[in-house]
Amino acid sequence: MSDLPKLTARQQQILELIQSAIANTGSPPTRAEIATELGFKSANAAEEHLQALARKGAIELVSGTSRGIRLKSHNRAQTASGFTEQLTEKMSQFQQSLLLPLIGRVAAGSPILAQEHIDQSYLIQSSLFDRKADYLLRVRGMSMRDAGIMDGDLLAVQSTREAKNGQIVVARLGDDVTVKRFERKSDRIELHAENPDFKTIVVQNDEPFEIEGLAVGLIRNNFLM
Amino acid sequence: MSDLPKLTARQQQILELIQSAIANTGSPPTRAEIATELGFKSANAAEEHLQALARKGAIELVSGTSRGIRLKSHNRAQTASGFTEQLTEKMSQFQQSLLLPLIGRVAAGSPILAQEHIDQSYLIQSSLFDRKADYLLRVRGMSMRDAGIMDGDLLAVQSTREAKNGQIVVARLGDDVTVKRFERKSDRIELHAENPDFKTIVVQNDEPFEIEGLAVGLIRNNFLM
DNA sequence: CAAATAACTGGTTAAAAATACAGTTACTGG
DNA sequence: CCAGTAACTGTATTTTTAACCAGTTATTTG
Repeated sequence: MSDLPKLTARQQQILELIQSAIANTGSPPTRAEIATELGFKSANAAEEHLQALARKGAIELVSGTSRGIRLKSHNRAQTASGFTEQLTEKMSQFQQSLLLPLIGRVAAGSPILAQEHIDQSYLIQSSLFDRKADYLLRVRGMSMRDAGIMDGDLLAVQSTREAKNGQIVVARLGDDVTVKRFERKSDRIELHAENPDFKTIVVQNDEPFEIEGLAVGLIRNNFLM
Repeated sequence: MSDLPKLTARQQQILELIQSAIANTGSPPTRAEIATELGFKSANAAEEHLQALARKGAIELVSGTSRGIRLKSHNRAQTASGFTEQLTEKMSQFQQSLLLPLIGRVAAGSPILAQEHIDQSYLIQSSLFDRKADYLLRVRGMSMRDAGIMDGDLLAVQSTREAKNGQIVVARLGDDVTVKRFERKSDRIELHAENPDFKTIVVQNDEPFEIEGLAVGLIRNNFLM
């Protein structure tokens, strides 16, 4: 069928990231965006992957222009963002299921639900959780281990700015997004980890802080390694 | 249908130029590109047109990012056939959803999947878990706490009689059904709790024992009490 | 008629982005 | 064992781009 050289797993991943960026944001990503998304510390790693993909004929690079990545036709996916909303609407007519976007890594400074973070969506029956969930967030780290929230779990989150003491929240501290147990004291907010190895985060009233949402459910799908 | 302010002829032209740039190059244009295309001597003319289009709701501008122009859905070139294809794809995602019965209490001596145990069923997208799940089992007790499996959680289980060492299984010991980590030794089977307060269950080869299934996922929906 | 508004020119500046170069590490095939 | 390749880190430089400000001209509108 095709005489294209095979892509390595990593290159395939980069290619898929480009496709998903185009599908979600309408533009190809920059080198820096690719690096952030995949956790590279240098944008040059992304550059080299792009060069490799171009050499292998999977993409075309337009030199000297920002976001100058073009997918070769065989890799092009049909795009339409905003599709999720439309589909969710149609589906709910028919079954009370929601397409919940899965948020992987949250880039510094950007809203959680920014399109660029959304890798994929899962169809979830809304009654599965007690409260309506708005998105799934992949949990990083073990700071909530003793609450049964493990690294890699998908936390179902309801978007809200408010929480009651004792609830598990998704909070934003400056540029960092974290999952912790919430407690408001008179002069400060405490974010408790559920793991003695982690310290409670104390947020003074003048520090940048915002509640992004409330944990309403949890899904673990990485049981088998 | 739409309460959007009318666009001027020039603004309409800019909008069409953006659409055509996306169709032709795969990315929205820069201000400078718009200016060149339309013969403006200053990119600022383009900037102002974009601002106007954004004010009127025709596009969305992503500040601080190159080519950060997003067409609002009503302006997005979306062919009927393209939409249909995607809808079909998502529908098949929907069809790939399973109705998983939720098993509450397992009566002594009866098979797990006996109708009488089934309280309700949940529609779950099959790709949510790595392996196909056959039912959900409500976990009782904290014996698997350190594996992040808490009292009340719904364990997604694949029916099978076989397991490898280290996997988490649903096992039946005589009349009891339990969730534990499985380990087969030469002369016996050990069922390890993941909680130092619980003892490992040792099953000699002559004792009644059967693997009912393998844990493939977990759902927690009792976050808020 | 005065005041917006649309449609520009021209210039500036800071941030975003591409891209080159010098290394490091791990793996792979001859 | 060596060379080559993949997959990075880190740094640096230049170009591209967004975005702002100060004007000008023509058209529209209250």
